[in-house]
Amino acid sequence: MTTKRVKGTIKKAYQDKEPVLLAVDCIIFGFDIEGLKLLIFKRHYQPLAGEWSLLGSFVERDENIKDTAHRVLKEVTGFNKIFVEQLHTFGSVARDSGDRVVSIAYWSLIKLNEQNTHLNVEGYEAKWVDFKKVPKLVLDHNEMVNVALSRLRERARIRPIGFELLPDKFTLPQLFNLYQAIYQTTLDDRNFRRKILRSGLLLELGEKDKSTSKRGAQLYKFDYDRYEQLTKEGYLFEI
Amino acid sequence: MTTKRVKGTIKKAYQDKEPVLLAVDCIIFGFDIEGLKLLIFKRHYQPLAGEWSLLGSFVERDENIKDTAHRVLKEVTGFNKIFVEQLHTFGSVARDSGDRVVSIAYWSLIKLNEQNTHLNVEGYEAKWVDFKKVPKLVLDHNEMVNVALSRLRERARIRPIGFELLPDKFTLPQLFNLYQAIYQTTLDDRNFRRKILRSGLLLELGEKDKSTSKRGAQLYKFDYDRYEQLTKEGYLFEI
DNA sequence: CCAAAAGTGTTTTAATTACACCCATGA
DNA sequence: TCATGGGTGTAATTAAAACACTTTTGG
Repeated sequence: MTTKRVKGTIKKAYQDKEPVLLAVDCIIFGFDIEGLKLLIFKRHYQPLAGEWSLLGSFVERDENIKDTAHRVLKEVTGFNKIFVEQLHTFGSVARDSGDRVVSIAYWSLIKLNEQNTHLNVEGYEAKWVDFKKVPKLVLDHNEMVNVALSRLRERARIRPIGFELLPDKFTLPQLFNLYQAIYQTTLDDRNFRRKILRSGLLLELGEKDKSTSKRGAQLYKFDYDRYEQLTKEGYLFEI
Repeated sequence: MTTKRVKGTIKKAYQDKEPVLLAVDCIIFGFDIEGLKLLIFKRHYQPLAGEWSLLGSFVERDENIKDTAHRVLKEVTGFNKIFVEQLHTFGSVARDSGDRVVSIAYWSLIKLNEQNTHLNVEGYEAKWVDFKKVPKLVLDHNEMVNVALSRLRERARIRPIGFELLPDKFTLPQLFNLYQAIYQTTLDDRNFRRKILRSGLLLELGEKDKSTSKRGAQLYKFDYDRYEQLTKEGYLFEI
């Protein structure tokens, strides 16, 4: 016990042992007309090759952990302007079958209907799956997904994060469907509209999206600047 | 880039390099008559010996990271029945001056007025400091404290964790003062009482605490069972 | 008897809920 | 012209906010 107590005194001994390995795994959500989805990958290396998995990588010695996540995400999504947030670090001794690997999970939201739908999945076998029907994944990856889903729900309630899953220009029916999908519930559309518009965070664009109806639905974009401003003033978004 | 892509292909190379070290640091909050406080420690090992710091330890190879946190906390607090939650993992390359150390921060709430006020601080030089006047700590520990404080505020709003900072038996004025301290604001005591009592989560004990007034204040305890029950039914605590 | 802290009610205002029909348009 | 999805208003209920005095009791 006393040998463990203090960092300094045990470092040498610690380094001589087989080290704890450090990895990053990414939970990637997307949303389209069919609903909320998760991006999963077929592992093509041992152990557990051929099974479905989240995408991850080891953390390099000279790499910020945040950069590991961005590296992994950039490689598949091609881009950049996506929402990424650290989720939780998973570190049970038994979580990986072989080595001791501690994994820092990051969750990410990508705008599926954007041009970046063209995922750079060469070299990977990847697929989007309905978030309600995620297959068995390797190790504790299903648990990671569950934690990410809770976090998404928690965050979406108090932060305007839904917009990260929609194209830059979106319609109220899209946003409405997104919230219904996230919370797996039905909402009253009149009340939803009133509440979201009251926040003053949507800019009406004066354009219409006619892809889903003859009449067309008003397009909006999220006013990030105003949100920044309001947040500074102590405003709390809540839906 | 391609060499980094897949865990399997790089593992051997990865292990030959100097490893990334993994540590746990704990942010410990307490609350007493004087207000909300943070427990800090004087480092008695190099580097940075003599400076104020959070308490931490390296993660042992055969130890769950959660257990590392509990080990650290148990050693100082003597006990057990304390609130501990993972906060965030800090992993900038430059965060530690010497080795590459990634640190998983845990935050904790302890019931100061309990008998466990008798912290087992032999061997440590420790002190409670006002959370508004935290001195310069080593490395990125001040940032950790700030993140923990945000988390405390976020959590206290939507989960009944205030109780984790109070003795098992507490009075409404105590709880009221705690919330005022956490949010650094003044609240209306009538509205606060009504709201907290309406939740039905406080059990009136029929005893009075006369330590702060002649009249004495009604003692309550938090009804954990009822909270469990309500939570299952979809109840959301909010203060 | 009085200082000091504990405790209590009401009114006003704002938000939430529940609910059903008209609008615009392309095929 | 009609089927389809987009859009709108109001009343009832409930929660939030604002506000000041009375109670208890040990010293």
